[in-house]
Amino acid sequence: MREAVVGSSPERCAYCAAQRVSICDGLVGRPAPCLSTISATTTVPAGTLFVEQGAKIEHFYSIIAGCAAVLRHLADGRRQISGFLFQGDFFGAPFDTEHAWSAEAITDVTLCRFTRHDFKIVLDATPQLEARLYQRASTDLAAARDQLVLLGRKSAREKLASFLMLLHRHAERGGRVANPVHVPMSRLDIADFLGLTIETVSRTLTQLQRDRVIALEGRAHVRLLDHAALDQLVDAV
Amino acid sequence: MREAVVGSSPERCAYCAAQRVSICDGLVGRPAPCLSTISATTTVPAGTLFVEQGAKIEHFYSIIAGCAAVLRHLADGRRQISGFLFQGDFFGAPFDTEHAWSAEAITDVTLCRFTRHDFKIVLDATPQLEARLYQRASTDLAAARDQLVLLGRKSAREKLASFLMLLHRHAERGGRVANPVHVPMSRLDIADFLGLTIETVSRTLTQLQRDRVIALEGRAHVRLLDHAALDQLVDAV
DNA sequence: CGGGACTTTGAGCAAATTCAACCATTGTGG
DNA sequence: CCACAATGGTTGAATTTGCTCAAAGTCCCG
Repeated sequence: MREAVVGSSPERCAYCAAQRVSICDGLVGRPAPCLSTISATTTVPAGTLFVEQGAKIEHFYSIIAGCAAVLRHLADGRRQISGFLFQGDFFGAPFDTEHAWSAEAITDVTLCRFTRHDFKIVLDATPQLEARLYQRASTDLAAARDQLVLLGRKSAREKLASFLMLLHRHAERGGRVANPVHVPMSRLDIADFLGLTIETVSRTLTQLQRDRVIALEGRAHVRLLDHAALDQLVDAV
Repeated sequence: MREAVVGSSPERCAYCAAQRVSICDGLVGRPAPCLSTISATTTVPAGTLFVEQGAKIEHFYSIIAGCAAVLRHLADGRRQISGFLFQGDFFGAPFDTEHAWSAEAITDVTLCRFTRHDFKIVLDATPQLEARLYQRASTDLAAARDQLVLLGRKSAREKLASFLMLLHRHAERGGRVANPVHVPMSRLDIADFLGLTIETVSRTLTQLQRDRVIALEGRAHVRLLDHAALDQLVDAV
C-alpha cells in the first residue's frame, strides 16, 4: 500500500476543499484538542485497499477528494460493496476495535487521517463532534436500509436505474454536472454494489440504452434520457 | 389499530422488564425532564401495523416485550423487512420528520411510547441519552450492512443458515433457550427478511432438515444439529 | 500502435420464482 | 364433539431471471 502523507499542519484545514461538507465543519480553529491539530493528509492511488477488514483500527478517515468503495470479501472471493465514499464522507467505526469493512480507492483518493487515539481525545472534548457523527450514522443507516430493499426485492433493471439515480442525485446535491452522470467505478464495482454480475450489469445497461431510457457515453458517463421511466423503476416506496 | 394504553406513571419504570437492556438503563429516576415521566406503556396485538411508513413521526418506541418487524412496502406489494425488534430495541429516527419504515407486531408487543415532542426535550437535557442512541445507531448500522452481504451475495441455503444462527445468538445473549431456537415469525416474514419467497424458505428448510443440519419441531421451533455445517454456511467474512 | 485491462455479447445452465395443488393446524359453529 | 372453513405451510412442475463459461470487441495508456 503506497501512501503519500503530505503532512500535518493546522493551517491546511483552512484551505481544505471538503471542510464545509465534513464532520469538521465549524470545528476548525477551536482550542486544542482540535481535529485540525491531529489530522494528516494522505493521497492513495486508484486501486489501493487502504483499510482491510479484520485489521485493528488504527485510523479513522475523512474523504477530501475522490471516490472509494466500502466492501467486504467472503472466503470464496465473493464481494459485497456496502456503499461508496465521496468528498466529506467519514470512514471508521468509533465503537469498534476492528474494521468490519475494507475500503478501496476507486479513483485517486485524498484522505484526512486521524489516529484512533487522538480522535477519541478530541471526541471526548467536543460534544458537537459526537452529535455530528451520530447524525452521519443515522444517514448511513437510512442509506443502508434503502439498499436492503434494493438488494432484497428489486430486479436487475430496477437496481441499475436506482444506482444511476443515486449518482445523479448525489451530483445534483454536490452542485456538480448531474446529467451525463459521471460513473467513476468499474462494472465489477457496480455489480458488487447491486448484488449482480458484471455481465448482467453490462447487459442491463445495454437494454436500458436500447429502450432509449439512457445513453452510454463512454465507460464512465451515462446520459439520463427518460426520467419518467427511471423514476418509475426506482419507485421504492 | 387497536391499542391499550396501560398508563403513564414513573413508578412503572422501576418494575420494567426491559429496563436493563433499553436506552433508559440508568436514566430512570433522574430529575425531570426524565424518560420515565414522559412514557406510556401500550400493548398491541400480533399483526398490528403500529407505525406506517410515510406517516408523520408522532412517537418513538422502545420494545418492552414481544417481537416486531421493521418493514417497507413497495407500490406493487413487494415487501422488505430490514430487521426485527425485540425487548430493549428502539424504534424511530430522531432526525427525521416522517417514518421511512413501518413497524408490525409479530407477536403481541408491549411498547414504551414517547411523543416526539417530549422525547426531544429529554434528549436535549440528557447527553447520556444521545450517546446511547448513537451507540444503538452504530449497532443497527453494522447489522444492516451485514444484511447487505446476505442479500447481495448469499444463496438461499446460506441465508436460512445465517438467519437461524442470528436468532440463536440473540437468544444466547439474552439468556433464553437457544437450541431449539424459537422462530416467532411466519414464513412470509422470513422470506421478506431474506429476499426470498415463502416457497423457497420452506423448501430450503426442508432440505436442511433432510441433510440433518437442522430438525424442524413444529412451525416455530428449529433444533440446530450440525453446528459445523451451519457455521460454514454463515461464513460471512 | 500495440498490449492489457475492462466491457460487451452470446449460448447454455442453474437457482429461485411462479403458479397450482395439497396438507396441517386451529378455531368456529352446528 | 365433530365437521368444516380459514390460515399458514409444504410440495411439485414449469418458467424466468440472472449466472457461468466462452469469445469477441473496445478503450486506454504507455
